[in-house]
Amino acid sequence: MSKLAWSDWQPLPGDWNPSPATLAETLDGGQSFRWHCADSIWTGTWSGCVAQLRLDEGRLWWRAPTTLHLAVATALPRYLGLNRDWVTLTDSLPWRSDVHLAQCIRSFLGLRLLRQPFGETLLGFLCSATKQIVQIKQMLALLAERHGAPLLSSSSLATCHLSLSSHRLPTWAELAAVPEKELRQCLLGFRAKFIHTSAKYIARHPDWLGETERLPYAAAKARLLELPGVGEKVADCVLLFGAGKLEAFPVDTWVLKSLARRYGLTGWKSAPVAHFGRTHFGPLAGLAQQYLFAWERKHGGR
DNA sequence: AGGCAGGTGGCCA
DNA sequence: TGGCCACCTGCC
Repeated sequence: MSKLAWSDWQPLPGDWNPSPATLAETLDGGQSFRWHCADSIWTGTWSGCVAQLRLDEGRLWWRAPTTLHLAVATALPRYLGLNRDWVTLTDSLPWRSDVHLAQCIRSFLGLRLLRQPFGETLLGFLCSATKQIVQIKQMLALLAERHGAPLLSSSSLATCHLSLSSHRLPTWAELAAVPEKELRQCLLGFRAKFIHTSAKYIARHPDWLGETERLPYAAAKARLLELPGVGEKVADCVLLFGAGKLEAFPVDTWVLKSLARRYGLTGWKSAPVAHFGRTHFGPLAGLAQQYLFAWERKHGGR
């Protein structure tokens, strides 16, 4: 057991400089359900990685358990989307002709889209139907705790003071071996059947997830829609947050409210709203969606 | 205390 | 196609 449980804090490469609120919105605003904050330090888990982020001295710092440091150093930039030019991407949204979008962007300057592991993103959003973020986080924490592999040896675990997120999420292969009843006991409710059936399906088709992730947007979405429990909204979330497809435009209740109130689409259903979004916001509609979503969540009832 | 929650699928006209 | 409703169950 090493004496130093965590590596030293290191500056995050790149020029991402979010406000505390924008950092929180990015990590814990509904894209990912595997980050939590304590004493101004964010701890997050994905694949076999654990990382901490801290905003200090006007910049972002990261560290990882020493045993995982190398893996996290490689994976973190991709996970946080540091390899994409978000300033240029955001600038190419139609904010010049859309005052509401401009306002959303201004108040969440630095908002990012994560690039999470595809399979984990699918699992997260299969849990998300009619659930709030806190509850989704609970479901995933239980799934990880009971059915996922430990991330660290028990000794490093103790010195890292990781009470939560001590296990990674189960892989789809692992999920296929879990009886539906045990899934239900992870607070999944009716979502357990969807996850169970999807897991069996994925287990029957080797590299189905990998192939789907590599497909262009439309083809990938068509394949995701074959899974039980995956509809338009979930498929778009998985492709936006887990495959980097910025044309995906998930329409949930927040986006529905946003477009109803700010764009006059009162009474519109999800499908026409999605069509409106794609044509109005263009090929980066998913990025625009994230700004609208963040704004609507914050300013909810007004 | 009980309705509601970041959807989906199935059934009906 | 379009509208409705059951589905689980813990939280606010």
